[in-house]
Amino acid sequence: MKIRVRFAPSPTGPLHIGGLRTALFNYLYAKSKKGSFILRIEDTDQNRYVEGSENYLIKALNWCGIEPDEGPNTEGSFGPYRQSERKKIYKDHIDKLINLGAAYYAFDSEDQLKKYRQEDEKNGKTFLYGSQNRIKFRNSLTLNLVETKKALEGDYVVRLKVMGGAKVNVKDEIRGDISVSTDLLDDKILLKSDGLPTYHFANVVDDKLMEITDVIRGEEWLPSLPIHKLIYDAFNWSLPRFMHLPLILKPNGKGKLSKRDGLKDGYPVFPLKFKELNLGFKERGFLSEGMVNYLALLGWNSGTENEIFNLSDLTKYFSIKRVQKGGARFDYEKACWINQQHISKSDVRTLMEQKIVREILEKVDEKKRINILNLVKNRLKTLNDLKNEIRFLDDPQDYDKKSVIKLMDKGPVKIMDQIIKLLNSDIKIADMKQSLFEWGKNEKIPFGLIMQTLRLAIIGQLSGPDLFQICALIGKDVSLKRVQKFKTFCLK
RNA sequence: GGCCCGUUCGUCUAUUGGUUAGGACGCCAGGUUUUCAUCCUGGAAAGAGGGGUUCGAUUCCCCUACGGGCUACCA
Repeated sequence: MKIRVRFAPSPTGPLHIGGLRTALFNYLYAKSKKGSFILRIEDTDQNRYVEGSENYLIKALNWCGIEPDEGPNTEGSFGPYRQSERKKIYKDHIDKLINLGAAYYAFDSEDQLKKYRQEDEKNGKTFLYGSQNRIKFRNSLTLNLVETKKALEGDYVVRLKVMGGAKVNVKDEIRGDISVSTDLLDDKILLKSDGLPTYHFANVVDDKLMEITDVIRGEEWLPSLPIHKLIYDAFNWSLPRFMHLPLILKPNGKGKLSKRDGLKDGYPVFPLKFKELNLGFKERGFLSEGMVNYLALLGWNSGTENEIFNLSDLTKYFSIKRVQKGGARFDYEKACWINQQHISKSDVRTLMEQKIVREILEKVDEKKRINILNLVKNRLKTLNDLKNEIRFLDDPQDYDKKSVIKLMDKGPVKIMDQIIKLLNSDIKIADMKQSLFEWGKNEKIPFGLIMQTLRLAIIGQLSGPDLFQICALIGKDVSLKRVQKFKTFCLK
């Protein structure tokens, strides 16, 4: 049977990396088994709907190279792929369940339920609307036919009728068998009073109708797996396989990573910027391969010692057996390192296509762009670092004080005079290193000192890319000018 | 509180009864005739605790602790 998986986000804002990681694992699982990856929009909660989310979602997946085989924007024979467009389907299935006696109408108002809940809480109990106490409430099991018919004219919900006194056994492919008593299970609401289904119901119906073979989702769904199993059973449907992914945790502190954490600590938590929320990996200078690679490593490993993979490598190596059980803490430092590896491996021409790179190099002489990128690309953790790395193109505005003080007693002027002499001769920059090295040997001046002097003169600080390549890029004239300027600075 | 899931270096992880417990990020120290946020070499750094089972437990079982999730007419 052909593997079919789905990624089913809600359009409630930008996709955060936890969700994206779920999408990625679904995709990798499907593609590693030559299956289909389906995108389904779970927009059954109109209160939480955020304009632009769906568009964002598709753009984000696209940036990552995760292309749905079926979805709202991609033809497929199992549509519609937006739950809001499937109302009729849910209604039909609800009716079926009611006729089967597996579900019933309930008429208790939200406020009433809230009161019961609060009361129980006060007494240290857990409120449950289930097999033990459903006869205490207003529903089609307690009301007679006439009363029910009348009540149906107002607001109502449909609840699952959970049989008490039994055990539900479910299986998670990552965690193994789990068993729960039905006495602890809620008669979950399947259909809300607005006529739309809840997640639990829509999810099961759609997964069945869309012939989903494997459900891969976040661990937060594990507690409701028994409810889902009961719904499948009520329809007498066979179950797909289930795999619950460990959560992505905050870098420090407690709990799962949330949108707020990024805001607070200043690291990205979304693939792309969303409206005024500037917390996108892309905008922070990540290559999509870098982000995807890091995300894949959160809760999964290849079984080899390699950690650098692109999407197609990941597809090749992916195995659900190597998915971790425990939550993984988000580590921005490591994400940056992975990104650096990808940048460093990238062809400069590919790098040049990145918007950030184009913008930073906008004012740079076109002929020099490739050389500059080649010189600094393996130093970039993010593409935005390029801004700092190309500062050598401008004359230094000041000189690093500590370094200058250290240098002063060591006779920098004599060194600069020699450099100036060389720059005024017709020696090639490529040969200067050797020449200076030999001169230093004769004069008993350590080569390190020569280089420090030159570096301070050229870029004003002690760290940066290869000096002679910098000189070659800015040219002999500019180099000369900078050394002379530093010399007068030292003489003052 | 109840239910469920989890627990190997600071972090991500390898190991599926016998290993000097391996790798990666980060950190520290060296090296690459200069710099470096590159590269190379080296170093510090871990099986939550207690009981079992076993000739032998990080690995299997139980308890405790800790962490996390769920407990909505949200997903």
